[in-house]
Amino acid sequence: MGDSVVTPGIAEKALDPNEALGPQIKRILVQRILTNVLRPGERLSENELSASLGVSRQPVRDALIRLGEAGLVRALPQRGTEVTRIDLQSVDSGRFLREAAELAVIREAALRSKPSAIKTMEQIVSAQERAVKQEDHAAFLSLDDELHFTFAASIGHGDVWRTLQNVKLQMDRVRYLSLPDATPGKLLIQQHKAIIRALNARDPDSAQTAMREHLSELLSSLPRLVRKLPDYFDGSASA
Amino acid sequence: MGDSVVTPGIAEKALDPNEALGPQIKRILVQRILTNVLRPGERLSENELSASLGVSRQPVRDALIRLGEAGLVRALPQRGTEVTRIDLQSVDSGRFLREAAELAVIREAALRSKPSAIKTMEQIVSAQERAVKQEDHAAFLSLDDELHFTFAASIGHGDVWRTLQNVKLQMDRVRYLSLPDATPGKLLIQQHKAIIRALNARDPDSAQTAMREHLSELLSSLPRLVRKLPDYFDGSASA
DNA sequence: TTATGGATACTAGTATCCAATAATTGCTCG
DNA sequence: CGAGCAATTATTGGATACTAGTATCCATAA
Repeated sequence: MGDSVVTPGIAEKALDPNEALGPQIKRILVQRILTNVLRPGERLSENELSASLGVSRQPVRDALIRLGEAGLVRALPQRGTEVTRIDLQSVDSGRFLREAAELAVIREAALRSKPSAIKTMEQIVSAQERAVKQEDHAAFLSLDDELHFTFAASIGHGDVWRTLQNVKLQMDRVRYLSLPDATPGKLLIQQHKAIIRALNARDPDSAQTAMREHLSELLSSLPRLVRKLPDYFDGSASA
Repeated sequence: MGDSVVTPGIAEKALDPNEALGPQIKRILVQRILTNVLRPGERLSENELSASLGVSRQPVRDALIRLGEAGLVRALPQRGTEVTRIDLQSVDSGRFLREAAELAVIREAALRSKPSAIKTMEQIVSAQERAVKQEDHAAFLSLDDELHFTFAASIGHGDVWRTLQNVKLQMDRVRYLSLPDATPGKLLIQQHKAIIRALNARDPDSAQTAMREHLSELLSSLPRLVRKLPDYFDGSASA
């Protein structure tokens, strides 16, 4: 059963003693959860983690608290801390919220983003084309984040994208699972180009239309995944 | 001088040893920050807090980590933990995000919320009228939350409102500060009624218009506050 | 006025405890 | 052979005491 769904590729850097350990460990665990090295339902032990990371329990607890606030993990008293299953309800609400936010952002951006910001966007998309050619999934996804952040930043609301991060984490879990049969990068790039074209044309309506179409792609493979990996999900129509 | 801007009114319940202490302490500190018992820039000491609450440092650190994730507090290495000043930039981005979300919610609600949900909304507004008569600010604000949650819940996206909580915390800080010269409750209630009227009429456009007008009221006193209490804010045009 | 040095206070992290409880294991008894 | 019970183990939540490193404040001296 070779369903190791993931292309890790992300190096695990050693811990930097000059930076607080808690946030560093959080990032490591976020990576492991997103890439399904740690799978939904799996149980984590504070002692095990602290031993394997070579730190005490304290910073591990710090990290687990943060993960709990982000909804990636849940503490079960006297039993352990388990990786949450992907809650379909909150994925859907996340999609709703993100769509509302991004549509509002892109409308504003069409009205008043500066040409220099649009230039940046075009460069990011070019970089994405290179990433697709080299089949570098990780780089592609990270550029995708950067592009959407730039949309928000171009109207002075980078903070909006930042506060959507926790919401996006849940969507990203789905996204990493779908990497094998994801929407082809070429199509996503075309959609990005369509959005930027609308910005250049200062046409808010078609910018929104293009964005809406783009976002509808993001979770397109979700139903297939739920059928293939029911144990990873929660709140599905399992009845 | 006598700028204790607050009507506390919120009893501080004793700690319940059957529930994890960290989240409880977080709630207590959130209340103190929102009500300006703890003021922006003020420094918290883990030792002091643990002594005054009668617990060890561990659950206090737990609470401070959570507050840090919510952006209400910032750890200064080797110095202390300070209550963040209210960042005008993130308040504005919060407003933007919330407006985008609530406009999308209310449009959907006009299209497909169930009559029973609308009934609930009407009851909440009635309760608000009673709260205004009794000048019970705390109850009014809490009913306000409940109403907006019900808007989202009526289209099955209660989670949206839940994920907006952290954003709303920053806006709430402003809100509590403005209690003295806030928008009169009667006006807010009229706006609520206008929104619900539009839902009953299944008219998404006027629902959105009414909501937009309502939300624009929320931060109306912000500029005045920034002038009166510049120390509480960050990123203002102080130059 | 400026610099220096010391006292102080603070978080970050480590290392051990203890308490309560869920899960598991193994034993006993029918 | 199976059911029920008791002991064991592993877990988080919490408490306590300690070290390290650093920022801050203040008095004193040049």
